[in-house]
Amino acid sequence: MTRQRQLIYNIIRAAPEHRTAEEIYDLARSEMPSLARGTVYRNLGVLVRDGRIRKLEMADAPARYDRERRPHPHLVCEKCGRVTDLIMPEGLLDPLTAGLAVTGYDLKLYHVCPACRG
Amino acid sequence: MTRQRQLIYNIIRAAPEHRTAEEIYDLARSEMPSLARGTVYRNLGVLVRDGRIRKLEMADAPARYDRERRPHPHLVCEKCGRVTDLIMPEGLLDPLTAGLAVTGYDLKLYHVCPACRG
DNA sequence: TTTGATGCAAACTTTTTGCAGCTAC
DNA sequence: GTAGCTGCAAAAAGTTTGCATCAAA
Repeated sequence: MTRQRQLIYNIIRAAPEHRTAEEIYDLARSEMPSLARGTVYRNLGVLVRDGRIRKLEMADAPARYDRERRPHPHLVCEKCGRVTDLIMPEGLLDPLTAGLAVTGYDLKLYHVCPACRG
Repeated sequence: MTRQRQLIYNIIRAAPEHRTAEEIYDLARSEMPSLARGTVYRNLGVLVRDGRIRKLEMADAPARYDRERRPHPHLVCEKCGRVTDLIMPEGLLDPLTAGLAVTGYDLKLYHVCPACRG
């Protein structure tokens, strides 16, 4: 755990936001200006591989990172891209996964957030 | 509807495969070698905007295109990326969407397809 | 002390775009 | 005839990587 990795990890753990690599890079650089963008991407990769954070692939937008490691659905604003966590009701997907050897899921619900509704 | 657009649309409609832009480009070029990659992307964009096909954003991989326009879940192979359509059981997501003004969803189930299981 | 991480910069992949000429309607 | 489309090529956006140096265990 280098200072860089620790810093990036702390930024993600500190808030429920689902930030992009670029946002994390900017935040991290305000604390460690010498930090390289490549280091951010490399460490995000490591943290995801180690299961400490989760990567969220977004439609037509850069990926976002989630401090919550347990699988859960997301609510995504169509306009601004803001993401919030949802709670998965027990057994919700069972009718779909029956008979399939499903290893994971990705469920996004889209809406327009209050801020974007204006 | 130019010949190029028609060709691209036909390729998508002809098979249940969920192809990438590059695959569509290659297939189209075997019939119209002068076709430009930019034209493929532009027309895929138009066809999606017109609601004739659907764009599927994939994790760490190029987008794929789906001839089926009605919303439905997808089963995605973690190894090869192959995508197949699933049928959404009536009201499955209701417990999640209750109270939210949800405009759409994206549901992917991951597995390892028979071919990749070897 | 040595394994792995860093900063930098260049490269890569996927997708978008500006432009001059062409085509479907 | 003209609005919209094409091919081409360059550029954008997001991410990855090679390399020489540096730092953590």
